Amino acid sequence: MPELPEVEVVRRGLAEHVTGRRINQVEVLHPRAVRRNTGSLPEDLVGERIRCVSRRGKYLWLPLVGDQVALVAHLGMSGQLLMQPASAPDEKHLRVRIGFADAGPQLRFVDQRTFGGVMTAELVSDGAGGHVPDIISHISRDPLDPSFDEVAWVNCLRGKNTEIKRALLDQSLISGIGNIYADEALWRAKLHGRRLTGGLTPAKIHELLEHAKSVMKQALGQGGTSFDALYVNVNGESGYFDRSLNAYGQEGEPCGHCGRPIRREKFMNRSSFFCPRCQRRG
DNA sequence: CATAGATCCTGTATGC
DNA sequence: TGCATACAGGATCTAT
Repeated sequence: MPELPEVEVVRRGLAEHVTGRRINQVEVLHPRAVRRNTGSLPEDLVGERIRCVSRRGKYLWLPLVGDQVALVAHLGMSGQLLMQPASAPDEKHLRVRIGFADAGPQLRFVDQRTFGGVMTAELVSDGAGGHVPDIISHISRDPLDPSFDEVAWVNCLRGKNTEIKRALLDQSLISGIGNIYADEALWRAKLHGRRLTGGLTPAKIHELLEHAKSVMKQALGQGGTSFDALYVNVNGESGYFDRSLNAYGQEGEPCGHCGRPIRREKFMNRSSFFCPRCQRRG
């Protein structure tokens, strides 16, 4: 459920609370929460200071001062990164605890479904003067990244023969978009998610991209989307963009364009919500 | 290579 | 009341 706007809310909170602090404790409480890690998480992190907090798509990473290494995190479906006083009781699904030498609030990775995880990784060049963890170099830039190449993305989709929603969800083509914002962007663009990319005009694909950007920016301005207590910022607070959703989760509700009931269909082992009148399969 | 589908996980909601 | 089933879905792995 955390997509680009929700992850960016977390990034901003982390940047405020952990930048410059020195790690002195790393406790892994669930082995599955540490993924693709070549070394030992505590060994890599204890004694190091956090330089800043970066994000690409739904991935977060915290580069360490004076080292080409970063702590990488992905929230998956139900992951949370919380700032908590050391005295706070352990959360039921606490997976990783990171303590600091200043004895201030701990950084806690809490994850009910363990689809998310943390890991350390080497930083490599991102080809534009920046750095990115090597393990996420296959993740494309997200549409709010100034270096995202819009023309290349439009051309890439025109050359493919797959469904447009599938392409929106493919993080190696464009990152940060998940099921919620894919449905919202498609609704705004009046496109059915099963339309084939090759059959769309460059102008229409570009219009869809603009809708994806605007809906995610709008959600970011409202602190993200939340349906339950699972998605929260670093202080445990929920966003309220769910009140502004037009398609996702709106089965049976009137379409904001034409009033026809929003329909729900199975797609890629999940649900798609769309207006049967405004978004035709063609 | 490109694309499609299965799989991981656990709490909540629903049906019989 | 209790049990079984469906559902939520991001990323990765496997199959075609």
